[in-house]
Amino acid sequence: MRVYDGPERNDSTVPANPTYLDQLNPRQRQAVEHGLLADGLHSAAPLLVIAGAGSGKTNTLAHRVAHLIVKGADPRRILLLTFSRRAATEMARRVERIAGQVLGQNAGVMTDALTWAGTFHGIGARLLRDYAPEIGLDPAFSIHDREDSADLMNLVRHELGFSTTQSRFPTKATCLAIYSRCVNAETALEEVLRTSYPWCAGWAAELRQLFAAYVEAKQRQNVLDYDDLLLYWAQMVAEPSIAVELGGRFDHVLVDEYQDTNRLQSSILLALKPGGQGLTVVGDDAQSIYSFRAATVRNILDFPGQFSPPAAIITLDRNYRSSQPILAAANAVIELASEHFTKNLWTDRTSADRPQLVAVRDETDQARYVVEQVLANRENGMSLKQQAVLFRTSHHSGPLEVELTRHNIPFVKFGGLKFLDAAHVKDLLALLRFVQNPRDRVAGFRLVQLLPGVGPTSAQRVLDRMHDAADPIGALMEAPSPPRAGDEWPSFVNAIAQLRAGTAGWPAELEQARTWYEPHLERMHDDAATRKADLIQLEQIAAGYSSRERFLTELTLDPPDATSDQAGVPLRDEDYLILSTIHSAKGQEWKSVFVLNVVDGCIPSDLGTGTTAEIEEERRLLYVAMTRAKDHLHLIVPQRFFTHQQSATGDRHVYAARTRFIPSSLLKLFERVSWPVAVPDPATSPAATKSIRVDVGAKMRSMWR
DNA sequence: CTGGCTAAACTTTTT
DNA sequence: GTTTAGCCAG
Repeated sequence: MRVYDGPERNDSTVPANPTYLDQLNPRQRQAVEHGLLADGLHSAAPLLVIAGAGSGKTNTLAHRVAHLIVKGADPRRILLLTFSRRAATEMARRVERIAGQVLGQNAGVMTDALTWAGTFHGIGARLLRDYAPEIGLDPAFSIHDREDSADLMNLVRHELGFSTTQSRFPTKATCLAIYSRCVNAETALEEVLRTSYPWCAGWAAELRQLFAAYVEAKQRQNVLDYDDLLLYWAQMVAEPSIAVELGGRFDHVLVDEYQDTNRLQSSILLALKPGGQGLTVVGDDAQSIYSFRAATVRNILDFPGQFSPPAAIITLDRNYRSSQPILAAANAVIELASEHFTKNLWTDRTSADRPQLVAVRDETDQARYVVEQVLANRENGMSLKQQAVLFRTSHHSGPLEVELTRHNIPFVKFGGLKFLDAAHVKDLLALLRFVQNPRDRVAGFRLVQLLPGVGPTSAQRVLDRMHDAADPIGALMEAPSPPRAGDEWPSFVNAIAQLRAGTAGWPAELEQARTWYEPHLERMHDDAATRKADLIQLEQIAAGYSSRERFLTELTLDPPDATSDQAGVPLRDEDYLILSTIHSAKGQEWKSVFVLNVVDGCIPSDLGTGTTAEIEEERRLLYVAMTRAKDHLHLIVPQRFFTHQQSATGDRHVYAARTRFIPSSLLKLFERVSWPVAVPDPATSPAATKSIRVDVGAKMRSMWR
């Protein structure tokens, strides 16, 4: 057991001031009050808070914001940048509660004025619409999500003739990923290809040409992709007069999860607050798990030195979340990292229960084990909501979802496929987006091809006509019907005209759109009934937004993240189990946590085992998963995996090894369990002792695949 | 020119 | 298991 005698103890005495600060430990309090002890509200020097997992990071940041407001800072002049919209909402809620203790009824008014809280992308979109006229941008721009961006990349790729090259050109998704990395990491194409996409190195010249055409296409169509929201913002503040004005709009800029920001984001911050005045960033280098999105730990490590005098650093290393054995195991995992981290967490939450390392036979047993344990926990009074199942990739939860459904256990899954990715939802949204921005070619291309008898060529023709016209909608009205579109063409043009007129109002207009779309849905899909239900659900979501433009923007920047493809979507107040990718579990905690597939090939992922940097990120991923648990942690290790790849021999299985991040030297920190526990007596169940020599069932199944 | 077909390649994490 | 390029009949 670690003996820690640092200053971060409860028994230290602090001068009594506002009572809401009393619940904080001295270092948290220091972080909250940094630079604000005098009346110098507007001159707070830059601050870096290194906040370990479960160290009360969100709480501390919320207290700092509340404290600023209590001390008289104008909430409309506070910029709070978080990693997700969910985190922003949660932060605002906490700030209100804390400020409420001091300000009473007025707190609501003050915290409602905390209007500049959101993600970099969301705030960027707002600022760009504000400043659009001054930077030569049409404020009616639409925002493409990743799928849309990839589709546009694909259109451009075809136009340039790269889809029919001798050897295969990188796919649209790969092209977009390369482009995105160049932009976000502020790195040259050749360098990105060399370090991250070596197999595409031969295509450098073509890719450069493709990206140039992609950028031109976006501008012609008045669309921005995710990266543009940051890139345009960064370019905007590269103009000194705008930087001064924009930086002057905010007295305090606070950034959460700073370890997961990229260079472009740090450029923006630095341009806004070149001297670091009023700048606070919070993060944990040991929890950096977004480098695939060009996030870099260097942002955190280099932050203090970018100012003179350098930014103050406050480290929060007391963990309030996990029991000591869980923390010991997590610490041991991260200590094996090749680069050393700035802290080691400690706690006084003693417990005799070590985290469990559970060996099960295969993924089916893994699912059964989780169900058994979850139900047992619930019997013991732990609600489903206090438990979570985490996994590396979205599809790892497949067998578990089946098992949960079989047992009627409600669950909500975070991460992975989105509701918005369903083809029919995208179709309907394409219609709205096209009405909003008729130059949006991705939306138009998708939409026009919904008509029977209209394929790529006819669609191109229609869109070309619109593109060349000053009034695209007018051109559409007058365009001749594509040869085989028949009766559908006039009704399509009519629907566009009606929606464009906007007489129905929002959200009634969505119902209008659906009325046009439903016959096409029924023609194209056998399972039209279930898909229709999704569209109704979309209408309910739409009712929560004030206009079409707001709906489309917010939906792109903050897609509903829980998938509800299972029957019986749990209601908000019902009890349900959480299933989540480790990435989506960031910042959250549960009493009991199950981590699936703690084997090499899953953690670390097969695909991420290229460079040592990637391996190290996978290690941090396991660390993040483990530190989500408060009282009970189960790492599950299936011994055997079935592969479902196409192969002449049908299903095969491979033996998996425990993750390399838990070598045998660490085993003493875990309780090792095999499941099922009942070892069959060889005398009474002879079948169990004999291994299967031929899996006849698999062979039969494979005959029909 | 569209749309249905086959063969083959690819398969993570997300604002 | 899904996406994509290419082939071919109508």
